[in-house]
Amino acid sequence: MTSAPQPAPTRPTSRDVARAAGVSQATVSLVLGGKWPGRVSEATAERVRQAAHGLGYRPNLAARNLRLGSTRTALLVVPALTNEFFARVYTGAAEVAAEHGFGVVLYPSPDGTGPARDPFASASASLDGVIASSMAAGALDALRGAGLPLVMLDSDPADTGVAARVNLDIADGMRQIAGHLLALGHRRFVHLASAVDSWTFAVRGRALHDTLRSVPGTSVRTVTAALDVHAGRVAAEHTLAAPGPRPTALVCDDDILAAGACKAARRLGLRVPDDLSVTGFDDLALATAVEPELTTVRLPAEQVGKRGMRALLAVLDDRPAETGSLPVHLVARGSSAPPPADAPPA
Amino acid sequence: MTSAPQPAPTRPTSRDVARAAGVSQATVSLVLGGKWPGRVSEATAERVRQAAHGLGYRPNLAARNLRLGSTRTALLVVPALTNEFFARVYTGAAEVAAEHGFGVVLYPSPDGTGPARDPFASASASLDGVIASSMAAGALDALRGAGLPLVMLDSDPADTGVAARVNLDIADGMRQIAGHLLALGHRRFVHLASAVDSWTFAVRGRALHDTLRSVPGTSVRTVTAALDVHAGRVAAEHTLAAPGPRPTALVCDDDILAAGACKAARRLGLRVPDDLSVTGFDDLALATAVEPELTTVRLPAEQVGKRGMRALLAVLDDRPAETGSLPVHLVARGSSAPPPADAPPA
DNA sequence: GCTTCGAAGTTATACGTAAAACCTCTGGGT
DNA sequence: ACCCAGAGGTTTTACGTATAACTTCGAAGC
Repeated sequence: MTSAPQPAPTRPTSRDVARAAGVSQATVSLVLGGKWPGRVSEATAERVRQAAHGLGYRPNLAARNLRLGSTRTALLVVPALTNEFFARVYTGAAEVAAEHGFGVVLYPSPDGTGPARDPFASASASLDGVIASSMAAGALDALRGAGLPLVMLDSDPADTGVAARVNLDIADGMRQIAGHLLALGHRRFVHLASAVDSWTFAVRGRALHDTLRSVPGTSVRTVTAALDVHAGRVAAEHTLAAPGPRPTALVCDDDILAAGACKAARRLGLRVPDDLSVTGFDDLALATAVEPELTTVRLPAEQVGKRGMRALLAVLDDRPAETGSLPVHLVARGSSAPPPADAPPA
Repeated sequence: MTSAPQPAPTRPTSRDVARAAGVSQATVSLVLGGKWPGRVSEATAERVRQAAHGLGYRPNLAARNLRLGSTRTALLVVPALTNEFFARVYTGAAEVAAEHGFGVVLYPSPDGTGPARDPFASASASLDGVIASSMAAGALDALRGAGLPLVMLDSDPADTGVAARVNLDIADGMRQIAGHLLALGHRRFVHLASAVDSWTFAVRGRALHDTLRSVPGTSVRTVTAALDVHAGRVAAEHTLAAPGPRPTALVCDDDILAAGACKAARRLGLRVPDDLSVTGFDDLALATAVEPELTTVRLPAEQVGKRGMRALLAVLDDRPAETGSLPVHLVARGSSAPPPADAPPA
C-alpha cells in the first residue's frame, strides 16, 4: 500500500501458481481447465484457485493455442466498419463468438483499390475460420487458398468452395418495395443503383426489374451512383432534372442513396413524398434521422452476424449448419405516398 | 488437376519446409525471418523460399507468439462500433497497426448495463497493450489491473495510471461553436446534452457554459437526452414547446442529437435555420445527410485512432509518446444563421 | 494378509518457432 | 605448416500449456 508494487517483470505462469499452491503444474492445468472432478480433491482445487487468484494469474493464450492447435478465433471480412450494416454484423458475430469462448478479428477489406494487404497479417493469431461478406470480394482468393472453413454472407449461391452460407432474402425485400409502390399507384420508376459490384446489389436490381416488368404500363430507368450521400444526391438531381416526364418513384439500393435522393428532390423544389416517393434499403439509423423518414427494408444485420458465427462454429464442430435465407421486411414510413394526381402515365 | 487435392490433414510447419528444401528448421526460420544476410547463402535462401511457397507454408503464429513473448496485438476498447466515430477510430488504429505488423482486436465495452464480460476473453491471444476510449469506462478497472500499457483516448488528464493519452481539443471546439452563434447574434441558448457520463461530454458542457457566461445578456438552459435520434427529438420537442420565450439556438453535444433536434423543430413548424439554429458535434456522415446540413465541429477520428496506436507502439518501444491535443475545427453549414429579427432578447 | 482398485496426484512430452551456441570447411596471412 | 577468420550452416533449447501415461497410497474384498 505504501510503496509501488513490484514492477511485475514477468507474468506469472501456471508453474508459479503450482509452486504457490504446493502442487504440480499439471494439477494447476487440470483445476483451471475444469477437468478435475475425480482427479483432484476439492480442497486442493480450492487451494489452486486461491493461489491463481492471488498471483493474478492469466493463462498464456499463445501457449494454449499452440498446445491445442486451435485459437478459437474467427476472421470477419467486411468492406468497411463505417457502414453501419457491417458494424452490426460484427456486433452479432462477436456476441455469439463470446458465448462460445471465441474471438472475432476484423479484416476491413480494401475497396478494390489499394494494395490489399495480407488478410492473415491483421490477425496476430492463427485463425480457425473465416466469415466473409460478398461485398469484400477483394481478399477472397487469398482466403480460399488457406484451407480454412469459409462462411459467406449474402453471397451468390452459385459460388463454390464454401462451407456454409448465410443469406438474406434480398429479392423478396425488393419485391415488397416494388409491390408497395405499385399498390400506391406508381408506374414511372427510377432505380438508383449502387455502383458497387456485388451480388446483393445485382439481386436488388434484378428483383426490382423483374417485378415491375410483370406489371403492364410501368417503366423503369436505372441510374448508378457510388455508395455515399453526395453521389446519390448528384445522380438523383441529374435524373430528376432531365427532360421528359418525371418519375414518381425513386427506388434506391440503399438508405444512404435514398438520403441523397431526398436532398436532390428538395433542391429541385420537389416535396417528398407528395411529388416524389423515395425508398431506401437496409433500415440504417439514418433512415429515421432524415425528414421524411424513409420507407425501406429492414435487414436483420445482427442476425446475419450471429448466424454466420453459428454456422462457422457448426462447421468447425462437424455439425450441419443452419440453412435457409433470413426474412426481411418492408418498413413503410413517410417517404412513400401515392403519386401526384397530375402525373402522366408511364 | 484431375482429382481433388489431398485433404491437407495438417498444415505444413517450418520443419516440412526444411525437409523439402534440404536444410534444417533453423535455416528456414532464419531465411523467412529475414535474418539471413551473412548467415545463409542467397542460393539456399531462394531454395527455402521456393519450398515454403510450394507447400503454402504459413508460420504458426501461436508458436511464434509463445516464442517471442509478444503477440503484436492491441486491444481497442470502445463503447460501440455502430457509432461512426468509433468505427473511424478503429480504422485509423488498425491502419497504423498494420504498418507495424500489429493487429487490433476490439472489445465493445458493455454500456454500463449487462454483465461486463471479461475484456481479455474477447482476445484469443494475449495482448501487448490496450487503447481505451474514456466513454468505455465500464471495463477499465479490469484492464488497469492487468499491468498492460494503457493508452487512453479523450480522457480526463487527471486520471492516473495511464501510459499515454490522446486527447482532442474538445473545449476549443465548443468555444468555436459558441463564438460562431454569438457572432451571428444569438443570445438565448439551449444546450442539448448527452446523458452519457463521460469526460468528453462534461468538457463540452463546461466549455459552452463558460463561454456564454462571459458574454453579458446571454442565457442558456441544459436539457439531457440519450444518445440517439429519437431521444434527441423528444427532448428538443419538449424544450421548444415549453412556455416562455423560445431559444434561438440549440447547441447539441452530438450530430445525432442535432438530427433529432431538427426533426423536432420541423414538427413544431419551426424552420431551421430561419427560426432556430441547431449545431451538432463530431461531423459524422449524418451531418451532411440531413436537411439542412449541420453546422458542427469536425473531429479527426481516424487521427485519434492512429495517434493512439502510435502512442502505444512508442510506449512498448520505450520511446516517448507524442503529446498534445489534436485540433478540431468548426464546419459552418446550413443549420445555423442569425436569429429571427423578432426574437426577444435573453 | 494379500490383491485389487479407485482416488489423487505427478512426471513426461509435444505443440512450432526463434535464436543462442556450436560445428565445419575453405581460403588467406605469416 | 600452422592458425585464424568468417561464411554457411546445424544442433539444441526455451517459450507455457494440456494431457497421456505413470505412480502412490489407503481402503475394500475375500
